[in-house]
Amino acid sequence: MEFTLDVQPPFSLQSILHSHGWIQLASFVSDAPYQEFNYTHQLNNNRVTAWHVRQEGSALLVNTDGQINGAEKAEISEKLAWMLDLDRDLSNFYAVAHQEPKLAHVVDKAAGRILRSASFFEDTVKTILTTNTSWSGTKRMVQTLVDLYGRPLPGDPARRAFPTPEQLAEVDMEALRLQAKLGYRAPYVSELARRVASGDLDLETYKSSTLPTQALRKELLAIKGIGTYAAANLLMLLGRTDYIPIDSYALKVVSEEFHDGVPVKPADVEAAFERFGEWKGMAFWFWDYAN
DNA sequence: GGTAGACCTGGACGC
DNA sequence: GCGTCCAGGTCTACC
Repeated sequence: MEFTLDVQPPFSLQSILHSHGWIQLASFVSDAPYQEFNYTHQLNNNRVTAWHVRQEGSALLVNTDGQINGAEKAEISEKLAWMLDLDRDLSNFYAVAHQEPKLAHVVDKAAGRILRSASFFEDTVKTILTTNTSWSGTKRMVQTLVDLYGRPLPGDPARRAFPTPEQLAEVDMEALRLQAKLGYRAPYVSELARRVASGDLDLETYKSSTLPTQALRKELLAIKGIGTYAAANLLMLLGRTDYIPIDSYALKVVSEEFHDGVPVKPADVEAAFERFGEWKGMAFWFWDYAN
């Protein structure tokens, strides 16, 4: 079944898919140069569906496998709007970016929206799996979680949805450690899944939270496995752009960009983008680094 | 509040 | 093929 979603220009699906590495993680499937994508997802009624999304002019064309009913279409539309950051007003950021040559490309490419997964639970697990490992390790761990515990797409069992909190909560922690090879991250993911599945923690409310960023950050830091880098990364995914996710990559690029390759500390990364205020994280994220 | 060490895996490297 | 070293954030214990 095919339907369309209207988008407000400036808009570029390709720029969203290039916004960070999420497009390379299951259950996204897309090939470079990332102009369209497939996503497999378990809906609220537990039906597993696959979506193919591409842009045509100022509209997004969505194709689902098989027929969907009205409620399913509404859920898919709502989730795609979240995933593609469709409701984001970037005019103030563009005004700032227009004045900075290293950010001018953002305006030219209609960039600035950041790709998300359908649920904040999925993004939180994925963020935990980016910590203290290589990117190839992150991709492997996410793919393994999907392959082992995600529900398959009817008619194509090779395609699976990212497991729900309830499905992951049922998995033995040692299986997460040894079969999924999450290593020491296994208890973090297990505890998170159990808390969400039991209702102790409602991560999805963070999407529309009115808490000040600092208070929201405090709540994220209270989750086991989420430290300063991961919290800042999640805040960016929530549209809160005043913290910088400082990891070894950030230290490297800021060292090369602003300090002639001399090693820097987190405070130096903050200082480099301090002048962008509420857009500090966006300026760091979309900066046109020389190398 | 700041710091050291442990955690786990894959990849690079030397033999 | 095997062993060693290193990179990558967070947590905990300790000062």
